[in-house]
Amino acid sequence: MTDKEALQIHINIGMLVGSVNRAMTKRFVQNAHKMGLDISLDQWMVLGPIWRFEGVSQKDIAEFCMKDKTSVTRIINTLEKKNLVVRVPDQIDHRINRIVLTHQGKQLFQNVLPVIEKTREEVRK
Amino acid sequence: MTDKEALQIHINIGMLVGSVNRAMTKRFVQNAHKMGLDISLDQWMVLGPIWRFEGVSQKDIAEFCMKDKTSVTRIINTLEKKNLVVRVPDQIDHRINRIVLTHQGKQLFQNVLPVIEKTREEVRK
DNA sequence: AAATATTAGTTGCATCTGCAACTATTTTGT
DNA sequence: ACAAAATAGTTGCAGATGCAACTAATATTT
Repeated sequence: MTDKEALQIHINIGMLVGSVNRAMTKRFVQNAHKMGLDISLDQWMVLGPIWRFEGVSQKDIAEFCMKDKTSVTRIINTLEKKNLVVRVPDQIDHRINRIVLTHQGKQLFQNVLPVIEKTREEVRK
Repeated sequence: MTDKEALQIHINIGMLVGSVNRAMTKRFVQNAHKMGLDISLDQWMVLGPIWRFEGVSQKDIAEFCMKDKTSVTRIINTLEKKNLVVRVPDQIDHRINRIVLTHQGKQLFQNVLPVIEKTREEVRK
């Protein structure tokens, strides 16, 4: 019985957290899409620290977003493909990439803000 | 300012939920791996209803796990590859697959229970 | 009974995830 | 100064995700 209860509780926590996560992501992408914006929630989350800390390193982005550095690498790949950010190698420490928003990136950022607001409203329910 | 606050809050909710989710998943897989068990949290979550409702349909699994039917299809693919479950076509309604645990699947299930318990303990902190 | 709608499941596509192994570049320890 | 350790980032691999489009089978409508 104890085992079954444990299972029950664990499954519930896992499922709840997972499905809340999926629901939020889904809703955000849908809202963004309605506004004609092509961006995922994870791409957005990475954009956040780049906006606030111009020239932030990938490592710091990973820390800020609580993501794996691998994920950050790849999300920045796609952001770069979309011409939203650029990698600028640090002049002093050649291991570091400084990530900078392009003009397009800054524009997109502004456009997404209302979507965030809308999604937040919806999530509160 | 309002926009910035909204952003802040949204990012925090998204990041929190996302990172809790990732942390739990990670921890579970690590614990399972330590016990020599090769299973992911999502595979486990799908196994749950199959254990409880022998011959459950994929649709019902999806509902129970709050996952997309697409995800369920694919997770069951991998579970079948691992010989943990089998798809048995329903004799009456030929659209439905009845999913059944193999002997191996039942054994794995029993072995994973303590991992669940352990992970649950750790998550509570 | 025939046409239409619904349902269960699958597949292609693009995205995200962690891990382990790898390169290249500092930093540290002796 | 030089070897060893730490750090930043990338890549290959396997697994998950949602969406849209698709097949096959059952249920409904007319």
